Amino acid sequence: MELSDSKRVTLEDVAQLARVSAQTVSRVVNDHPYVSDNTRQRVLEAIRTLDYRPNRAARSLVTQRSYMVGIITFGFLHYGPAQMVTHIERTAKARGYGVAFSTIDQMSRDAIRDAIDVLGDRSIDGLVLITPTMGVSHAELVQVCDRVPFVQIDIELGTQAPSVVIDQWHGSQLVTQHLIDLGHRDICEISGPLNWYGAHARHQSWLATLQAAGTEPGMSVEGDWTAQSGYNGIHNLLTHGARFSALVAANDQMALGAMRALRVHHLHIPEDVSVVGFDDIPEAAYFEPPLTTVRQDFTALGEQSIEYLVDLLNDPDTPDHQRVLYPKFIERSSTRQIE
Amino acid sequence: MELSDSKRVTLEDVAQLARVSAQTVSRVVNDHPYVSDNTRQRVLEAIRTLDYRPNRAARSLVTQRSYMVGIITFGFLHYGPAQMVTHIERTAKARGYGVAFSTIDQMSRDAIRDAIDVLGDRSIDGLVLITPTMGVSHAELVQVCDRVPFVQIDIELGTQAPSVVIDQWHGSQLVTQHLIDLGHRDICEISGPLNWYGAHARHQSWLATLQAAGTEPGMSVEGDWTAQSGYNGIHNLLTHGARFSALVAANDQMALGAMRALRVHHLHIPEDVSVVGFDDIPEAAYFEPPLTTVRQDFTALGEQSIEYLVDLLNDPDTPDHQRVLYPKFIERSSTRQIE
DNA sequence: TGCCGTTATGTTAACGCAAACATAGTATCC
DNA sequence: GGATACTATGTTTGCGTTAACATAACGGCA
Repeated sequence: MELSDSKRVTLEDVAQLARVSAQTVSRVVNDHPYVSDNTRQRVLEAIRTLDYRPNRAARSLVTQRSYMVGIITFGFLHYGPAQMVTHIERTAKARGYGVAFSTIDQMSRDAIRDAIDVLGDRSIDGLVLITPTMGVSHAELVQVCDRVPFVQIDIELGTQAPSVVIDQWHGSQLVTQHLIDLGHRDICEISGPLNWYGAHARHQSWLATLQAAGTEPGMSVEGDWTAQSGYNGIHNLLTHGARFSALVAANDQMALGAMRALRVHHLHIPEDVSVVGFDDIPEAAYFEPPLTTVRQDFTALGEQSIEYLVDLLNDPDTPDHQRVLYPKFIERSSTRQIE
Repeated sequence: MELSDSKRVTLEDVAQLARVSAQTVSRVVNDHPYVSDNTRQRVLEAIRTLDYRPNRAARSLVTQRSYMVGIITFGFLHYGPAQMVTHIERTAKARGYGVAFSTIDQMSRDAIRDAIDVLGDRSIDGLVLITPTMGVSHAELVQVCDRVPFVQIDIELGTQAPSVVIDQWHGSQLVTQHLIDLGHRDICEISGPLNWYGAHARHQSWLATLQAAGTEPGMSVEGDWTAQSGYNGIHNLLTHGARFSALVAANDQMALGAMRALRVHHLHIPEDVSVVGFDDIPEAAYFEPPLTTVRQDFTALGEQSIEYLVDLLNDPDTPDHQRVLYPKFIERSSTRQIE
């Protein structure tokens, strides 16, 4: 059936078989009007017979469009980014776009520039930036991206730039207030890396919420999102003599590590220490004990970012704005009323 | 400095500025010989001045090469695939390739075909397939991929196809034998979805290892890799009257859910039941108790697959073979000698 | 001196496609 | 009945790049 004729099939081949011009085939392929039903059928038939597939390079050379978008991310080993990237791809596909990606190790102009080069430079129509750390201003990004439209995910709340964010201040307030409502007054924190917008916002909100309640903030140590850093964080707190009845961890993995460390120190959860996390990863409900946390809707984050980007591609005059999503408090068994 | 002249910079622009032909600029860009030092410098200077960047579409139209590879995967919400994809991208970048990807929901010819279309069809030079479930034969894949070279990850051990795999049979044997050595005779299993090659291999190896030890296999229930399914699995086992002193879970997440469920049933780990997992996700060391498991080197899997693919692209006559990696037993505190 | 190989550069064509323009037939209106 | 749309098709051109071929200058060598 499909004898490998080793040459690729072009518009011209289809045109010959269907006894029309290449342009007419192009019209059929691109769903243009002004092709008679009869001709259209003949062409479609020929396309099927030859298993013709348009050459993207040729097409984008002439249209200046590739129908590919790029994702630049810090990686997706973490649950959040993985979730986002997955849904970006899914939504992009539904909107007719393919997805390429490039990871960067640190946030700098050069790193972004390199990533764009890897993505094939002008061979992408737009860009989603999952770059949740500080270091490069929006103005710099505009310059680096050089006319390629882009949408950012998870940057600072209130920034005037095309972006989709979760109000992490609000999320952190939810868990902190929950602990206050349970009667806790000695509340420590294991924060995320403070050069991350999200970690910074959660930390500031933790501080502000405590102050608003007239409570002195407990010690805070900085982690790196890993369970291990949560584990180490507790050791640091305890060896520095911190006394606390509740702990705010900036994500679920660090909460896991922290709970492990607390247990090593013969502290029970939630009897001796209440612990809250952040993210609500699927495993959090099965931690020991099941973790009280804040759910972030990474799915919506991914979907909305690419929707926005596609809007931007179709109409470059779409006004800049920031879509804000709100996290949801999830109460489980790792927190308890103080006695 | 960079007045937006709104037109993109082409070879011709650079050529004019450097007072040479476009072809000479091309030669400089592609590092061809036979360009005098003097000219080369002038051209490089002009490239820098204009911030010229080659148009990939035009280039690949004529070279038939895009220097982009595609990844087709079941998603990377799980730790393993995320890890692999990350390292594929990293290694690809180092070898001069960009990466596009597409996720599929189920394993079928059509799904793969669609994914390839999304990736821009012929605009990728090669393909890495992370498609660990059964359903499409290698011959079918060759047909679907239509002359695009590809490497598969994590398929059946012993398949004659370009692939990189982990010997999961061996991994499962390690943990099962460990339990036998600890004196356990009643060993149940929560397997992965049995249409996954890896899950199937682990299951078969669990059976074979027990049989080799002259031990009757306990009950086995099938999970879906999630903690929730591990939790449900234990309920199923217990309500069906299974009695066991040890449990083999086919991944760490299911082990987590299982441990939670066991505790709900007032069974202590490892005093009443020993539990082993599979994968060694970073959190496993912080489970309660820290999980005995088997480490899979997803990093190496990702790296080697793309290395292999690039070899294949550079020399299509690279012989087909299967690279096999071996997992490593990691003993922690979730297993114990039977009394 | 004349021939040849090496080095350095320019010219032409082609990659596969779609935009723009050109042509021709057919229906529609007053 | 002729002007005016609309429909259906074909022809030409150019997107930006590199391969292939052409040219020219230069040095070495017999």
